[in-house]
Amino acid sequence: MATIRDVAQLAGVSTATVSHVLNNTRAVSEMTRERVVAAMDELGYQPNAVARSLRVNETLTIGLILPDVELPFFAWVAKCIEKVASDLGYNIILCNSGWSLNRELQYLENLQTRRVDGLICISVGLTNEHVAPLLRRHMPVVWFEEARIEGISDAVLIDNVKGAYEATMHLIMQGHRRIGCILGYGQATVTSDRLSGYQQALREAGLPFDHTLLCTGDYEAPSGLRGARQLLNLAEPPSAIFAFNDMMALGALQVAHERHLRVPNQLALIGFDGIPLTEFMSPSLSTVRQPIPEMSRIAIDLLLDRINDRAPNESRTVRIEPTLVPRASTLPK
Amino acid sequence: MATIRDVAQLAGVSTATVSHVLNNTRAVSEMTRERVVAAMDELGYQPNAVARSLRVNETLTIGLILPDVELPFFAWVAKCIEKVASDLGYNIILCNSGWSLNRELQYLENLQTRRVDGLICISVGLTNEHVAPLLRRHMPVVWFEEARIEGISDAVLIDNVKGAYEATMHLIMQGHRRIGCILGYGQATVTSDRLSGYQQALREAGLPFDHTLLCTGDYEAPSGLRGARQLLNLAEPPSAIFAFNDMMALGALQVAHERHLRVPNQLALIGFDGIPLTEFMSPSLSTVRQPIPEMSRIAIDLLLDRINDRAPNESRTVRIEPTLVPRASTLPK
DNA sequence: GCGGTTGTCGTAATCGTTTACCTGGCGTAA
DNA sequence: TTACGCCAGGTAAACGATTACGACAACCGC
Repeated sequence: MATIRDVAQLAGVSTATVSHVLNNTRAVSEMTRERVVAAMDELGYQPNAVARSLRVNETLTIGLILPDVELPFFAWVAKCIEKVASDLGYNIILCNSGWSLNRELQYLENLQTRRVDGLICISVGLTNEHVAPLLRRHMPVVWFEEARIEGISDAVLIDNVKGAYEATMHLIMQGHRRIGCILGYGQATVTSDRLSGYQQALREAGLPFDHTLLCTGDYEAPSGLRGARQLLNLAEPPSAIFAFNDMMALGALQVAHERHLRVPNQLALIGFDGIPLTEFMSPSLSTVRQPIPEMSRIAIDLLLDRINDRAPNESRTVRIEPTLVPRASTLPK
Repeated sequence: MATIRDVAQLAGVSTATVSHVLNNTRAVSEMTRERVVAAMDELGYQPNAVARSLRVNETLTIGLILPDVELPFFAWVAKCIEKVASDLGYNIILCNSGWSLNRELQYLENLQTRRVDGLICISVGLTNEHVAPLLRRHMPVVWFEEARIEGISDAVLIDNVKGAYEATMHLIMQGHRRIGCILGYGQATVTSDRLSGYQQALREAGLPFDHTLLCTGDYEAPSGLRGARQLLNLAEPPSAIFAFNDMMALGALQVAHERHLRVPNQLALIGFDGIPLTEFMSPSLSTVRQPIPEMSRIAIDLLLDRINDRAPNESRTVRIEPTLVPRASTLPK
């Protein structure tokens, strides 16, 4: 494979000149520029980004750690972040942790030895003590969506309390008095915040909090299915279910169909996330939308600020408002 | 950031020794090994993979080009490939082409300058002339699922003709005589092969081929919705619809619900791909399953064979049999 | 006592770029 | 003529690892 030296030799110039032609980094006379370009494509020259990275100490690569790309929500995130990054010349290394702390830690090591320029992280396992060493080495890290580490590194989050509050209040406004809840993983702030929002809405409406109306899922459709069955088997079943993500709501919808419950009249359903799929379910699913494209842009901006040393010393947290999207699954015709 | 030289100095040995400790590549006495390890973690040493890559001419990185991770099918592929690759020590650079040939070409350039060790490609735009230069430079490429380039580089494909044949025949066995079809992009062999399978089944059953029963989608749910509406508005509407992927089948299912058609009695539906989601639709969706986990393993195996020069000169094509998965959307109770 | 073997480790070239610094040549103002 | 600035381009030292060679000591068998 041709190197910059080969090009230089063929064009009868120094490697410095070739490099400058390549990067437009100092004036080169039109004549020699042409000779260099000609040499380049005669040799089929392709610059070696590895060597460049070693020299300039920048890889134009960003690591993206997330629990599971197969979940539509995370796939959406991956797509948006990749788009923003690649438009700015950065590549994304995809790290699928499978909800495992061990794998998260492996990726953390791995990405550091690869000298990625920064790191976007959706994690439910990592804690301060895992991340602090990275920050000490000045590895820029942006926390996405999950806030347990808030305070020591940059983060872009949504207001989960408010989102859950609005979802619950929306159901209450439709006349529901017993509202079931399918939670997510216990240790995540995402879960506890949404639960707070749910409780806050109940309180404001003067409704009692009944813990038998709660059950726990894992963000996958089957767990929503199990959860909904459990809730509907109660002596006093709920008339509405708020699932903490759209996929679990999808599972719950399956149960409604299997029990011939009319949605929303006999059972109202609302999800969370606002994945595009919700629009194409039958009936279309009410949800709380997280503006992932905007959040992705912000995450990359925060990262680039750090990478280019334009950021303040303190960590920054951007908090985005989610928006309620009422659809057929909660709105009777 | 500490380098191997710093470690060597602190431990009082040469960089060669440190390197050998790091990689277990020659005998080192227990005593000096301990000193080196101690120095490493006193300095918080992390090897620089960029420098290593430059020297040994291997990046342990694989490029993955696909049309759209947001589609559940591709998300599934991405997850499986990432899993297999990372278990073998390789990282994946995610390249989302958005169905654009231009972006595919940009990624091709980009991945080459990054010196990825290999490339897995799901493309509907690239042709021989785009890929031949890579092969000439000995960049291993594996084609996944889409076969237009078959013959000049390795590929792992499924038998789309057979899959579509079985789906169609399954509908015919259920007594359907008019079977609508929602196709994918026209230029892809995926589409033309599945169409062949459909036609072949009709022929064998002695049913006429009616081109008004065909319409074209783009693999996204809304196009399935439009397609189904169009088909059901025909003077003689079909009693069953075969969508060329699961998401368009999902769109069609939406139409069935909106028109109060009972599935499968008044309208039977079958998709293609076998994404996990199909199991959780209401009713659960019949489909033709592509064994993505196995195909991913094979793709990586093919790639590693080339990377390690264990492959024959000729290109290899592995063709996998898809399997029919009949579910509630085609099986009347 | 000598050649051979084994065990341990160091020296320094190399991978392909970027870039700080230097060198000439030429035009121009004093 | 001299001094100076500007333009075009070259030289060579990094960047941080790997690894081919070679060196040296200790030990063994004869």
